[in-house]
Amino acid sequence: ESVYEEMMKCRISLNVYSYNILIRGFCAYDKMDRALLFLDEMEKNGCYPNVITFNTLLDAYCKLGMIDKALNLLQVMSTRELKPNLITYNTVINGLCREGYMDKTKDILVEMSNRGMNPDRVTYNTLVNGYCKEGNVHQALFLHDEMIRKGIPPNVVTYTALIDNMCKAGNLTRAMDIMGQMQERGLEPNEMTYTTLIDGFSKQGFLDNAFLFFRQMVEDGLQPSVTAYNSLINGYCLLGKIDKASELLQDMETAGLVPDLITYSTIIHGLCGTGDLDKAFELNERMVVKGILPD
RNA sequence: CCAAGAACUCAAUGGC
Repeated sequence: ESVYEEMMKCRISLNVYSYNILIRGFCAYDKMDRALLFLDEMEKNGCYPNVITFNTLLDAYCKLGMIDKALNLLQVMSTRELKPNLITYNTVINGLCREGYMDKTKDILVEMSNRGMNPDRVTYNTLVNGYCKEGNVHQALFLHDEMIRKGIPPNVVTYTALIDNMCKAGNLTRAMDIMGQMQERGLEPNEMTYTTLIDGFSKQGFLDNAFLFFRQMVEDGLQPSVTAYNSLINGYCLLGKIDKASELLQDMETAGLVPDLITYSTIIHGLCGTGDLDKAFELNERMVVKGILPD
């Protein structure tokens, strides 16, 4: 913001790119009001918002769960003769999926088709994930098949969404099945795929398997992320093996990762579960010292 | 003056 003021003072005029970046910044901090202010500002300065500007705002509304605002904005776009593109529609579809309005996505798909736009891989992945979250595995798998039929082969994102769904449904065998299908198609699990599996097996108490995935990930040359560690830590905590969890906390720091709020609260919660309240407070202290505030 | 680069969408983790 201060840089912006500075630039205004120096009469440096911003272009659409810089405005878009600014707007995105405010959106990321849930400052929609500020973001919209810049939308006005840019127009006053004779800089016209483009599709990307609107896509950014649309996505922000969707992520905040304000799908109605997003749909309104979509209307505004057409009154301004700004043509929505595929990303616009993908963004809105994802917003609808997040809110569980799967039936509404069909309207958007029709509108897309009326405008001569075909769903791409992101559209499909968004829908596959949406149906998975709704518990409609059937439709998710149907779309997966349709992707292949239409020559838009599923990618690792598609499969990770499906694997996650199987894991969360408690069907680990099925999850591994999907993983096998993926590899048959020449796709290799990435960091997120492994994390999904680690989380799935951890939650069912199969820590040995979870740890194997963890090792496999490293063998594949992938660096386990904070999320991967967190998933495994959670698994050990669920079994009351807080010592194991604490070891992993050390490991991640050794690996140069910065444990986050989730890491600490998972272990603190675990310590509370085993009645080690003083250790829990102690860890909370350590966390605060590291500059992470409890929420 | 020319060229290059820079902005938007999909999958994973704890508690409440």
